[in-house]
Amino acid sequence: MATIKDVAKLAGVSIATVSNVLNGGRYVSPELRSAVLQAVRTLGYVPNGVAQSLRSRKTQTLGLIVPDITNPFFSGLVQTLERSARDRGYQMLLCNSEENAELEFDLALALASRQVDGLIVIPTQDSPPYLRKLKADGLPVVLLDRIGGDDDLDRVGVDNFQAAWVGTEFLIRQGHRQILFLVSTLELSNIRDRAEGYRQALEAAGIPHDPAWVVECGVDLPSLEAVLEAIQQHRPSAIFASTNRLSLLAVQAIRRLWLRFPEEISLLGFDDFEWSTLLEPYLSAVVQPIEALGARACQILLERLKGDTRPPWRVLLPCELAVRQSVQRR
Amino acid sequence: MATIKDVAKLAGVSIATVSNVLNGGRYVSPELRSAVLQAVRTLGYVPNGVAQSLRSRKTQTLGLIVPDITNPFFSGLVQTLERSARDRGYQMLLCNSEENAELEFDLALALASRQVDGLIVIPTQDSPPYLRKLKADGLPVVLLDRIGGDDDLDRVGVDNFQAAWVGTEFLIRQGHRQILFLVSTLELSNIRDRAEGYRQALEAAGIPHDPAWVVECGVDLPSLEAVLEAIQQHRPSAIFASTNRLSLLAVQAIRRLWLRFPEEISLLGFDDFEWSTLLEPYLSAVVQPIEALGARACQILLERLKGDTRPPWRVLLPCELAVRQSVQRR
DNA sequence: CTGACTTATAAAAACGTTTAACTGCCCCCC
DNA sequence: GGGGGGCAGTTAAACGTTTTTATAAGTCAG
Repeated sequence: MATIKDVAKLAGVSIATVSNVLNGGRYVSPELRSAVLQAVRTLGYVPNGVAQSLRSRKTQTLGLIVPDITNPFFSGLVQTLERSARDRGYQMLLCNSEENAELEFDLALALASRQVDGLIVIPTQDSPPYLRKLKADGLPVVLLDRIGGDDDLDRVGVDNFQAAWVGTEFLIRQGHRQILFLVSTLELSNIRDRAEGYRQALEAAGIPHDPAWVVECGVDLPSLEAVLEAIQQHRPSAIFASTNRLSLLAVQAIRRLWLRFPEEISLLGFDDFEWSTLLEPYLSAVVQPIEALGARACQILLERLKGDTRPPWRVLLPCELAVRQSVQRR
Repeated sequence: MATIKDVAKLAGVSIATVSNVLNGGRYVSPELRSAVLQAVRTLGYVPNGVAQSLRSRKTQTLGLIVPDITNPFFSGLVQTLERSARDRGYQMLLCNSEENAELEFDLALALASRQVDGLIVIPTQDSPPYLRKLKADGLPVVLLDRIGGDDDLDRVGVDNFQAAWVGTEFLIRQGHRQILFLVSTLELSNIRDRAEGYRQALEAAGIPHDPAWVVECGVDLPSLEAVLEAIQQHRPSAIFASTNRLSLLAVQAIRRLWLRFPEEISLLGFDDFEWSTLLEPYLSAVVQPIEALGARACQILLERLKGDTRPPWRVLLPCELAVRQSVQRR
């Protein structure tokens, strides 16, 4: 590969001049300029990004850590993040933490040592402490989606309380009073917020709340058994699945128990994704603004890169309710 | 951030010694070794990957270009690719070409200028010519999934002819003779191979083939209209959707036309993905070995990085048939 | 016509590593 | 006792840029 030296030699100028022509640094006479451009063309020169990064101390690269790229919610986020980054001249180093906190930690360190300019993390646990250290060392970090905790990191997520409230309130308005609430794990504060939204919506409607109606199914391989049991025990008239994969679980349980759907049991899901249209009746759901989440996270990070030192953000975007056919009036 | 110089100064040695301790280059006496290690710890030193890359001419980074990260087939591939790469000490620079050939080209150049060690591309078109040039310039490239063409690039994909043959043959054995074949676009050679597998399977069974039964729906936003029309015109007893998103389309069309499913019309899909279980009856499909595809592509690329100069690979993995409930015997 | 200022370009330093070349030093053997 | 040969370490070069500093030529005023 041709280097800047080759270009300089061919054009009969110094490397500084080549650099100035290419980066528009200082004035270069038209003759030399065109000589340089000509040499660049004939050699097919393209600057070595690694050398540029070393010298300029900027890699134009963002690190992105996601717990499960296979989940359409996350892959949607990745898509908008990648696009936003690309539009501003950044590339994405993508890592999959596989819902594994230790791996996530290792990945973050690896990314830092690769000198990424910034980090966007959808963490496995609430506000992992190592991230604070990275930020203290000068690496801008923004937390996405799972934004529990309150250190000085920037956070972009959804108003989970509101989301669950809206959904629950909708179910109540449709006449449901026995509402099962499916969660992955209450260890995640955003999930706790959802549970709390559910609880308070019930309370506000004067419906007694029993903690046993909040069913923890697990995050990696959610357990169908738990759902089956809960349905059989509590005989709910509706299920509110607080995660897209839990909707799947709920559907499986409903089928396994031969319940007529949605006549006997209603289902309200989370997230809007292409494949949910396979379900009949079409799934009603609380939908998160994926594009806005990604765009906002990227924007905040890039502003930090430009030196923004305002106090940490805690952006809470509202969710909307998509009413389709899976919730039946009672 | 601490640099190797700081470590050297604190430990009272030269930077070469620090490097030797850290990389196990040459013998270093136990005293100095532990002094260095101590200094590394107290400073929290972590080597600057960019400088390492510049010096060693290796970035330990792979470029990955995918047409649509949101598609579960591709995101599955990304997952296994990322994991395989990580296991061997590589990171992934992920790019989304959005099914846009021009963008794909730009992205590839950007990745090359960032000095990725190798490139894995799921191209938008058959064997884009610029990739040959990149390879000629010394950048190992492997084509994944869409492996049409026959230049000297490595290729890993599925035996599309066999896949479609197997599926069609299955439908025929179930008594179907009017089989609609849905494709995204015949511009992609892997899709043409599928169409050809379909055609020859029909032929082998002595069923006359009419090209009009192969319906092109488009790749980005596949057209429901085309499917509706084809169904109404040809009245097939089965639909074979040669792509996961086309299964979705087929389902929508079937519902729109109020056909009883699977009694009146059977459906055979492509790819196995979590969300297909939302469909009732559960979708039968020809399934691609996603993990094997990703692992093999990564393996071949890494061997090239190690200097493997054997002739180009053209790996064709077989597909399997997953029989579920969406195909009814006739 | 000389000395101070511009100006266009070149030379050199710097970014943080790895690694090849060098330097004393001690040991051993003829 | 002196020269060859590891040995353990240091010095310095190199990777390919950007950017600061230096240099030579030209311009202009006094």
